[in-house]
Amino acid sequence: MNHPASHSQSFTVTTPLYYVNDVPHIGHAYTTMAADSIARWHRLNGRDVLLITGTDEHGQKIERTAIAAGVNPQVHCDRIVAKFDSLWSKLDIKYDRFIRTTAPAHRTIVNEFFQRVWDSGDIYKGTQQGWYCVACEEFKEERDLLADKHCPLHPSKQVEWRDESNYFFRLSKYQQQLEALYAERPDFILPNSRRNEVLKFVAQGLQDFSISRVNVDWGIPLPTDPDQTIYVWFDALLGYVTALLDPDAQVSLDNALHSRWPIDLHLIGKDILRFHAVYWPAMLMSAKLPLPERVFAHGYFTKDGKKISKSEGNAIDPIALVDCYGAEPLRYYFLKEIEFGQDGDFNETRFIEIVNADLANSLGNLVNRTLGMAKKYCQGYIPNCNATDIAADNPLKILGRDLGAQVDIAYNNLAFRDACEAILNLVRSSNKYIDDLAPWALFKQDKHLELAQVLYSVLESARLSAYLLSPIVPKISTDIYRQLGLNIDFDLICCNNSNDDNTASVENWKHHQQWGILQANSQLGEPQPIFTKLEVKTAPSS
RNA sequence: GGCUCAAUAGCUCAGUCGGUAGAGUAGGGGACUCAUAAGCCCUUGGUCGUCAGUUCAAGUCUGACUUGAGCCA
Repeated sequence: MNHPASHSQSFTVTTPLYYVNDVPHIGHAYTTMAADSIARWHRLNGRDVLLITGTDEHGQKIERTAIAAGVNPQVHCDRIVAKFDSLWSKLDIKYDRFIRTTAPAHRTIVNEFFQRVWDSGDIYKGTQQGWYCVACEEFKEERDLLADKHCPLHPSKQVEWRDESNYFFRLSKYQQQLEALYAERPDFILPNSRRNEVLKFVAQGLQDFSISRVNVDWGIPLPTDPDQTIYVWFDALLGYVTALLDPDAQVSLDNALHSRWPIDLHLIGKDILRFHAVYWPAMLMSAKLPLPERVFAHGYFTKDGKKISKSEGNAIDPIALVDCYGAEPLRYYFLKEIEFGQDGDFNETRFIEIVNADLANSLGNLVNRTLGMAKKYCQGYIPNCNATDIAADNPLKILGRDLGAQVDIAYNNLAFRDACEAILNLVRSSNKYIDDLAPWALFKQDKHLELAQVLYSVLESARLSAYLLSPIVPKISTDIYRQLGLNIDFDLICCNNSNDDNTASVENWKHHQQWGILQANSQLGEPQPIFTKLEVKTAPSS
């Protein structure tokens, strides 16, 4: 209804282009897992999906980090990029495009875009004086600084005095248009609390911002003044456009924008909201381009209730976590247990409790016990009945009938928690249904017809649950499908779907959202635990 | 200092249009046996952050305050 993206046939979603100053942290992993899951859901629905991620590689901070490490900036970037890419692979992220802002094509796109903004008369030369934090890549107000001119966000770093002749973007010109945008499209910035922040910020009055830097060699030279380089944010946001270029297409802004622009969803962390919700739409207005559909900013994490900070040494290392526990439990915990859009906490004990309770005990055991009964009582085949044989008042049939639509709404709202809860409700009801109907007793009483219907209802509910959870735990879902005798690999569905010849087969999976598609008398696989319980592997911090 | 959001069971959270609180998980007990000691049933936990106000009636509406998170380029 108010989610146009869910009704069109293509869907383009981005993660931020991560700044390669340092190795990936948990926030990077979180955004990317969410983006991957939402992309997978749209692919299941037969849409032509493009998941864009990548890295932002320019700027003085990176230049200095590289120098400190004694390497060329490009070498430094290559090293960090390899770590990101390796993490995405470990987390089972199926991205379609990985854009690096040092890619040659990107420079062309930035130049063309700059020219458009220039032609609109929105770039002028001015002077900027003030305290500059290299770590933030921003000017700071003196009143905001800590003692001894340290940056409030980077207490270990001193700010530097700058007196520069820079080029500015006329952001102030777009204040009214931006306010009109927020008013006309209340969904443009989500969640609402973030939207309010932006509204207040803009209402204060917008100042033009500098889009170039002098004395920064690691960047894209300004087309109109090669002594300066383009400010990293102006550069980085355009990475979303460059990423749209087909690999074999001629590099031009028109070609990049030709088929998929505008982006349906920018997923970001709340730290970079202003750039995406204010600067970016204004830049696009200036270039006379359509605006993205939606910007969604999620929250941050605490560890065991405490703020994560380097000085505390309590950072969550996503690489260590995924090496220790694997991708599926992490994907599940972060998307199911943390309210998307709000801040959340990571606590290892709780993580293990939740994942064991839901994936092993509720879902895993449901599949295992039902397949065990099918093997014993039905010789390892799906019972000889189908959905139309099941009474209309069967509780699982009733729940299953609406679940697909319910979960679709949740995914479209990025309400991963709601999606999981709705699915778990079917799982729990299935466990209860088994206990209520006691198939083992029906078997002893030779009530084979009733037994068949009970087992069919439960098998089908397990199948539907696996399908609907597949954007979050694709390997577990694939395993459940395999044990149900269905040869569908959810990782494969979510790859290469942009091939035209594959679109038809993708479309075929959509009917799996309905309850009642298991075929009578087809052979089931061998029952095996789909999820082995986790044990605490590191001592919980006290 | 200005502003935004939040505060409900040990933990994570629901709670619609005001009608004296719910789920999951954790803890305790029970019956059962198909199953990964799992699932199912019962159960212990709450002055709904504090104080006022409006109302026949406030977790819900209003004001102030406290605490936490965040925004103020």
